[in-house]
Amino acid sequence: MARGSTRPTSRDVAQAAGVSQAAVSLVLGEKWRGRVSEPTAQRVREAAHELGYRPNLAARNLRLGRTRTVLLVVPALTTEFFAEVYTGAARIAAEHGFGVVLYPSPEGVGPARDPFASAQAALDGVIASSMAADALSAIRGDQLPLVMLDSDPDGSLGAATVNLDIADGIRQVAEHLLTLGHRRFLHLAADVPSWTFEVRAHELATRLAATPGTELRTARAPISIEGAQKATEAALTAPGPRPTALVCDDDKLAAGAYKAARRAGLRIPDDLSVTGLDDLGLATAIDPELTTVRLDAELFGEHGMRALLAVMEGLTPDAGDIPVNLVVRGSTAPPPQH
Amino acid sequence: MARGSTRPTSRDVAQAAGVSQAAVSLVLGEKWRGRVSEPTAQRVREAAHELGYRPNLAARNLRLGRTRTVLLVVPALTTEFFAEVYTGAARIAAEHGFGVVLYPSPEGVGPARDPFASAQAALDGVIASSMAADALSAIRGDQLPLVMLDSDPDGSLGAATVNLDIADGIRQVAEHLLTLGHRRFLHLAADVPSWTFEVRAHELATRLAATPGTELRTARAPISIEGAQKATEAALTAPGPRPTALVCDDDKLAAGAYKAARRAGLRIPDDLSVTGLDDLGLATAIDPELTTVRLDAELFGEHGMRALLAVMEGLTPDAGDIPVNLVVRGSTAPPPQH
DNA sequence: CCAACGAGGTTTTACGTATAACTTTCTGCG
DNA sequence: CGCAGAAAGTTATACGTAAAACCTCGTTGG
Repeated sequence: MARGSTRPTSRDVAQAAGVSQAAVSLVLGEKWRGRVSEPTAQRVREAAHELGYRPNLAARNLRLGRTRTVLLVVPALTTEFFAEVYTGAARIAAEHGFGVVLYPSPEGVGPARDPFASAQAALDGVIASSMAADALSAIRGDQLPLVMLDSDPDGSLGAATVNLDIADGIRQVAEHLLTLGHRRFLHLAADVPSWTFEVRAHELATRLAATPGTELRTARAPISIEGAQKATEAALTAPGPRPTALVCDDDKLAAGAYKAARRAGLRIPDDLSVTGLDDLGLATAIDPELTTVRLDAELFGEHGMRALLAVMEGLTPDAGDIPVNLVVRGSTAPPPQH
Repeated sequence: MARGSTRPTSRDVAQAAGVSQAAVSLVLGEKWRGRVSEPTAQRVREAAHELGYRPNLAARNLRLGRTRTVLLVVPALTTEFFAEVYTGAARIAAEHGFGVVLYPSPEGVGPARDPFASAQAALDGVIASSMAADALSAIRGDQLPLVMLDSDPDGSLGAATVNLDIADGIRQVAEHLLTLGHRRFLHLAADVPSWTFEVRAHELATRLAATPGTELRTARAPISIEGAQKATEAALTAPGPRPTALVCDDDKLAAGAYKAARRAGLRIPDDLSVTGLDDLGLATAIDPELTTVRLDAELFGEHGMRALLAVMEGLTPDAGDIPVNLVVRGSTAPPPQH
């Protein structure tokens, strides 16, 4: 790697093509209709290609005062969910000439490092998952265009929000299980302080309350297979009649519940119906395949990016929750006849 | 925020503190030992905090000619493996004042978009997984410091490489299964043209060839649960004596194999032993828990970043593969007595 | 007593780009 | 013929920062 050869600049290209630097900028910026003749433009392009010229992004960003780069703040990437959100957001961004930089907030619970210190790139806007709440304080400081994913519309200080219709998903789960005949429910709740999980608990409770004769208990667990297994084991061995349906806040919790059920000698779905939420790859890896609510993470990311583009242009993004739908597989069945 | 919507610059801070812009730069750059008095420095810091000053990264990058930002090119983030690689790399990077930008190459097989178009940030270096090979051509163009992950040392054009000792992992798997008494093997190979997968096949073949009376067949599948399931079903119903041990190129393939085995009425591990490679969360979600080779993805990322730091300083990173180790769980047992 | 020095700053410049403002030449037309 | 205006450029400037070069004192050692 020759340190003697520094990267060519637009001035080098200009010299090679025998024109001024401004001409190079005009040609390469595709803004030369009637400013530069075609032969000259051709010479410039050839010289640029010859030298392997790449514009200096730092200089361009400085000049233009914007970077066409957006930050996506997500909780730790322990599932593919946010990877898919990224994919969707990046696709839409690319269509508009933007790049997306990913900032997974650190796994630990401590206060997040400053996302902007990590993403050394200057930024034009931010999309933040409400689950990365610990990183929020740093974001608030900058008055960048901001879109929140799955955040309490009232609690996000007027920032635009894009939400999955989780409430409807839970409603579909409840409906499905009630129709099968279940009446004793256990809610395996994610032990994460986030609005999107509160919605699950609230919606399940209100839906079940509308049907007489139902019973709802709740167990809390961190979002991990081991945590879910322990919490479920404890809940299943609690006194009183055993629940027949286990509603989990997400698929990972359901996977832990499977192990607890197996250890307790319960068969799924014959003795216990289980549902998840997310429809990760995990859902079809376990046996029986999990009845769960499919969240279209890519679409979620697309909507988030579109909303941010709107905000950056000073518009108000159109609201409207993203629909979700129940996928019935083998983990739910009518309750055992007592 | 009082006046216009423009962000405060170091000049604004200077004016507020009653000093020159240069003084601000000196104080905030922590390079003022004996250049600025403590009281003045204090005034500057207060003014900066008061105004909510944040240095313009684009300007700084332009001035310094470097960005302290590094690109991590990975295949699609469909498992948590590369998320952990990122975590490790980002930790080491942060310790050295660097940021890491993630570039997941698009899922499709088509030619990758230019990573540098996506990561609008200018870059000081690149860490690239060899599994994102389609993005490589674009990288070659720039003569940036480059470190390859899991790449053929001979085939990477002299770029530094950091490798997991996959060969040793496969050796441990073979040893384990041979010790249990297995002789008829099926290798479920990832249908991905990558050196790191070739190593698996080669090492397994040579190790088994060293033991007389062994038999090795191979099935190929894309890295997905469904793909693995189909390939395994086909292989298990092939004529001839059924294999008793199934060595999978990674955990996801093993999960698919589980389903195929179940559908074929085979119990794991009694009728069929199965091994994986990666030790993803998936490995302990399925039943029985998977005997697999644990790859320390975070450590992998750390080594990659350390190597890149060395390359960027003009040094030659110390080679040496990263050790891996077999984790024996419930999916392997002695072969069925015929 | 004065030169040298260092503390504590300030002035100036360069990084590479995009673009506004300007210049020159040529063409068409009244 | 004279001049408007377009075509095809060029010159000059600003973006915000870091740091080299410079300046001005008060102190001090010889």
